[in-house]
Amino acid sequence: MPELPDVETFRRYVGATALHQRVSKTRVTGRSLLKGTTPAGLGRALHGRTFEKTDRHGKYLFIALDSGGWLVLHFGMTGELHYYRHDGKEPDYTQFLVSFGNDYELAYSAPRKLGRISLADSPPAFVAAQGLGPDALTLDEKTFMALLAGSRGSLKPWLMDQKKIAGIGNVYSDEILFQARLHPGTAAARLDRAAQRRLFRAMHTVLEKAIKAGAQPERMPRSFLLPRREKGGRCPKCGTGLATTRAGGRTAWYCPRCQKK
DNA sequence: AGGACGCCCTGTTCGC
DNA sequence: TGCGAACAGGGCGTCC
Repeated sequence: MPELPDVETFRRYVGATALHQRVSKTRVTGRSLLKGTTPAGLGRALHGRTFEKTDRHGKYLFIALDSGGWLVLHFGMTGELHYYRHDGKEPDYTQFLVSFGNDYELAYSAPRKLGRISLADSPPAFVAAQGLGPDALTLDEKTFMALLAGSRGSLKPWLMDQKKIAGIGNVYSDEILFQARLHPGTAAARLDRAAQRRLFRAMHTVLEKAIKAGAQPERMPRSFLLPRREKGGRCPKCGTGLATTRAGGRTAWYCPRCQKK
């Protein structure tokens, strides 16, 4: 479920491991993940280059090349990155492999090939071309309020719409709504000032705490719904059995007692 | 505009 | 026990 906190964790991981090393080889297995490029095109763009810095917008990770171009990674549902010393083995389901001259490799693995690998001129250019909304963590409260007031649908699909706000998916929208004590089906335009504020604050604290936990459920605060989002799960605040509902073809988990419509 | 639905994709879990 | 259906869900396209 790579959403904003997971992708931010990957971004920091790449920054801490894979920068400033010359790319000696690339290999693409999951060809269907490439958008707007080919295995050969990707190879030409990366070969002999180094990764200089990283950036992130919503669920997209950007890696700057010393040529001026950018590599763009999206992790779909199951994507992961692994940096390791080459020893003949590689992670299961490796779809894209970057080998460096120092014998280390960066592998993009994904059992379900639902992610995306692209090249871009710059993060802003890519964001504009994709029509992504502002990143959930850089969005200010005033803009958030304005976006919210102008919407007619319910809260959960609104939070998950990448064209409105980028970075929040099914899992974290549940967490944000839980912390804000709002039912996923609440009409966005119906929120009073206090509830709008609560939602904005919850969005921030949830994403920040999740990043702090390295996006690992077992390291999240005790008050989080996330690790209990499964059959038999109970509300961390009142112990009530969690309920589910459908929104946008996804399962929403919530506490029927703490999150009334 | 918003939302339901199908599709992609495949490992895991569920139900008969 | 075994096998197929359902599910997991990010993003996109289609339709109402």
